[in-house]
Amino acid sequence: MTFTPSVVQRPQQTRSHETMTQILDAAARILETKTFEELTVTEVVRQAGTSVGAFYGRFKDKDGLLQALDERFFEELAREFLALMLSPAWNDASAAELIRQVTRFLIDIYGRQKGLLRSLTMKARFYGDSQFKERERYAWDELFPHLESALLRQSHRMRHPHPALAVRLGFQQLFFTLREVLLWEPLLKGKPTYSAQMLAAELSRAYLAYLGWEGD
Amino acid sequence: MTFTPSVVQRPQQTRSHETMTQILDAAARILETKTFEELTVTEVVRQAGTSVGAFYGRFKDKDGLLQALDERFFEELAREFLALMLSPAWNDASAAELIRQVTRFLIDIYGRQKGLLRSLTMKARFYGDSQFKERERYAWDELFPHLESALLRQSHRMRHPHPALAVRLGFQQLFFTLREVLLWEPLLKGKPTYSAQMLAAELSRAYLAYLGWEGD
DNA sequence: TGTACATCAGTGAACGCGCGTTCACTGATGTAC
DNA sequence: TGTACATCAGTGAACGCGCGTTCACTGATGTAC
Repeated sequence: MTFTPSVVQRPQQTRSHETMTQILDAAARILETKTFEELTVTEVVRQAGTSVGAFYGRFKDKDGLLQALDERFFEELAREFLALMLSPAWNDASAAELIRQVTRFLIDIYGRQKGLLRSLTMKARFYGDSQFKERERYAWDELFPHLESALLRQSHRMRHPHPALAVRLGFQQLFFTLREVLLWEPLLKGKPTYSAQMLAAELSRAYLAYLGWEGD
Repeated sequence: MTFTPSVVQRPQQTRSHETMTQILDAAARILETKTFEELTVTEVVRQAGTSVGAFYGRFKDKDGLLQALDERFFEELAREFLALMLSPAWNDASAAELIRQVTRFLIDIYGRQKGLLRSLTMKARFYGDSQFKERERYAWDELFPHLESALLRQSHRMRHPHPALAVRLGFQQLFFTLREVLLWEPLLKGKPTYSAQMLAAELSRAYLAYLGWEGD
């Protein structure tokens, strides 16, 4: 997977590397309360304690900023996800246990950085040919199969007539719901929301029920 | 529920009523391929065969256009949904049947007007204090309880330890998933997607399984 | 049935604001000899 | 160890484009008597 660079030039000196980090952090902070369209370059650099020129010395344009944030988040996600999948405890865990672990992991990572993920999700949705979409697709194609195959190895204990389908659609249901609830529900006022723990328990339960899982 | 008007003045003559409809239709058409931010007033009036001035004679501002589209859609949704809920066949239907019917209904209505719904969903998400959000909340508070109570009347046939919770969260899972799949998946290229029929069948099955429904 | 007037409806050029981006310039850091 | 030069990094005022909105004006429809 090769992506066209979002940065004009990789930082050469510690100084510029720090500037870049400060810009990214400031942007992420602003995105907690604003959309990416509402965020202005001027505001970012002001909060980052730097200047517009410094910004364009690092990023191709405003979109390059979100690209860089996307890269940073994606690398973290992939690293942690693979660590979970390749951990020793993974091999001899039951489907129920696998699902509970992955659900907790996703809720955890989506619970942090909500603002950024709101913007990234939206970008990836509307601009199907963008780098954002590419990275999302990559995540799906490279990461989900690990879980998929681990679950399908236990498909003889599932009553669903088409386990391959259920494993896939069930995961999507789980993921879409947790993303929706975690990213957007906090914006509602006065609605009863779900605790992270309860959400993890219920989404896992729903997934297993859909698979027709026989067991614990 | 009273909403501040999205239109400057209700059309008084047939002529202006037609102009308004043409503007709304043109906008809906444009929203099939663009975001609401990408849509320009000039483009809308050009496609509607009218002028910028005519536009501002009807709508308070650009946002008023989306408001009006929201109203129009919402009224249609509420009318059809209540018709379904209050139909004679509704009373003696099993939970399984109720769920299948509602699912089919939702998939049907969300399958039409995708573009508009993409924009409405996004507006409602980000602007929690807007009329868009209000209408969404109203839909939830006024329409969902009909289904909820119908299902809970049969809770003795559900194995989930907390039927009230499961009825609610399960419906959200169903709804979020179908909205996500119907509105956004078409933008992906080369991904296997689901047919409306299969989606309805599987989402219903998943909901029932989560409830721990005993029966057909 | 006709006339006068009020209101409704529509037109499109011009305005102006916000914000992304450029650019001429200054200062800091690294490197060759 | 010092000097000269190249490159990296940063500054912020100024520019300019796009697009929502206004407004002075023309035409259409309705109503009073």
